[in-house]
Amino acid sequence: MVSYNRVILAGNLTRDPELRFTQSGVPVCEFGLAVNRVRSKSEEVDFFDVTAWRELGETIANYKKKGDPILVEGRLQYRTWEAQDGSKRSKVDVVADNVQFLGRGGGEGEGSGRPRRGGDDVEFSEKDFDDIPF
Amino acid sequence: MVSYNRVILAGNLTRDPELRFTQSGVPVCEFGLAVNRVRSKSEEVDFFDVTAWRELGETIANYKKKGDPILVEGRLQYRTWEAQDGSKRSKVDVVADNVQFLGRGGGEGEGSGRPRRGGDDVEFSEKDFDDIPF
Amino acid sequence: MVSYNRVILAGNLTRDPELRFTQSGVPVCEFGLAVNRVRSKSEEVDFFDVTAWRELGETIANYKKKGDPILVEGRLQYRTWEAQDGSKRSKVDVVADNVQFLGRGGGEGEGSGRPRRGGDDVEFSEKDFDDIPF
Amino acid sequence: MVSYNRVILAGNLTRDPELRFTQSGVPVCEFGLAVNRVRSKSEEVDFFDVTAWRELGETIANYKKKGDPILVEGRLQYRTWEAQDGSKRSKVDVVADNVQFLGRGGGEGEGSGRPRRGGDDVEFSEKDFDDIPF
DNA sequence: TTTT
DNA sequence: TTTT
Repeated sequence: MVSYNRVILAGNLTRDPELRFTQSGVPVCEFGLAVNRVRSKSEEVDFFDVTAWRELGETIANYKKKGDPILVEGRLQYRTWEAQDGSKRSKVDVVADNVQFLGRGGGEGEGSGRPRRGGDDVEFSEKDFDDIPF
Repeated sequence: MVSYNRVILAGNLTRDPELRFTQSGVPVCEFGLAVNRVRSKSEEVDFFDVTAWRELGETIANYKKKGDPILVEGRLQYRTWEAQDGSKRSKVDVVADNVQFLGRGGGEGEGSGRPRRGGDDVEFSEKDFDDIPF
Repeated sequence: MVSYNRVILAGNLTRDPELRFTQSGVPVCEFGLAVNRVRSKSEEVDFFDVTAWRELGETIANYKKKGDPILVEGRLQYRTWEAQDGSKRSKVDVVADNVQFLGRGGGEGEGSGRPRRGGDDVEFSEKDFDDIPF
Repeated sequence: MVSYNRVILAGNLTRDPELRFTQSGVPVCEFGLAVNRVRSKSEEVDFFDVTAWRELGETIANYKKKGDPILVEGRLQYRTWEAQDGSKRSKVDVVADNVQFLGRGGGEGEGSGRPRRGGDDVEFSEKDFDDIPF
């Protein structure tokens, strides 16, 4: 059977990314993403929860904060749990497997003290690619 | 600011599509989509709700039914409402703006008497393209 | 058989869009797109030719110019022709079916005097996110 | 500046995948992909060249052959070279970074020994995946 | 609520 | 032929 699951979102962090670790020490980063509806005169926004694992999660936690624009590629995830009142609940969120930092145009509100990425986004060792001719 | 919102899913309908109409007569089709997680030995599945409007919705309602495979392109939508107990609830679903019917190989369950394939790739006059050299 | 063909590119126009018309008067807009390779220390760039039809093509021709950033969604197209020396040649380009104008941060180079798309796109104020409740 | 480059294609291999190695021993797999144009009454097909590196390339080379359906996710790549007559040439192809094997279609000319599927598309035997490590 |  |  054909199965495919791909999401691409660009928007802004609604809160500072939160970095936690699983019991076995795997980093998990969670953040909210606000995506404005283009082609909509109304001021509508869609809000999503995003999870990023491992190095990707750490990078986001280290460099991004509330308000920052980001492009997220990943898959949609359906999750279920039992609410405190015993009722079943479910939720659809996004698991990122790729991210691109989008620069902030002006950046006046950008609190410094943290490494600032000047609009481009490079972090990630090129060494593995040394002998690849393109 | 960059905003982007794109989802591509392929899976199977979890129920027959339901076609309704808004007060002003606009067709709205809703169905469930099950997408199996590839790369997962475990039997995991993600479930999504999909909405398709107008002709697209009508086509789906006319040609697809529970179990049928389908590829859906669209956008993620965030919705909020108030539950009966007064609590706030929210939900993420998919609004389709393009669909591709995936065939069923054997097709034993495929009720015949209905047009098979070809229904989905018609809407759109080739005539405008007559003088386009490619 | 499953067929699917989707491209999403964001980059900058390498030249002013060129608007032409078919014999039957259908607008066709063509432009070049430069997409910088992220994750590449080297100054590498991919160049593509993009075609947009009808209103979409007209909108691009009216509002965009060399250097402007743009996001293009569409499909890959393979074309063949015979070169002047009789040899066969082929080419892969992009047919846009959706476009999003990306704002220029500062906008100093933004020649004003042209309509700047007010509603359906681009730059929005980060301030709207200040009071997002999560 | 925003840069983004994503392609998703589903179609059939036009030739057996060819596996080679760089000087430093990195596997590179190349194959052709034919993607039928949906929504086109005419029998049109787009042809693309695809490259897959490392384990991904090896897996494709080991499991796929001419005629097999495949879904390819990756990026578009622009390449230039000098033709034998000294003229500049360029080409756009696809670098895969993710692949999903789709089931085998009719396959009349297909050497059996492998599970054959009854219909004209889609469903593929899960069994083929039993020893594929993802 | 769940599909192959 | 090439953009930031």
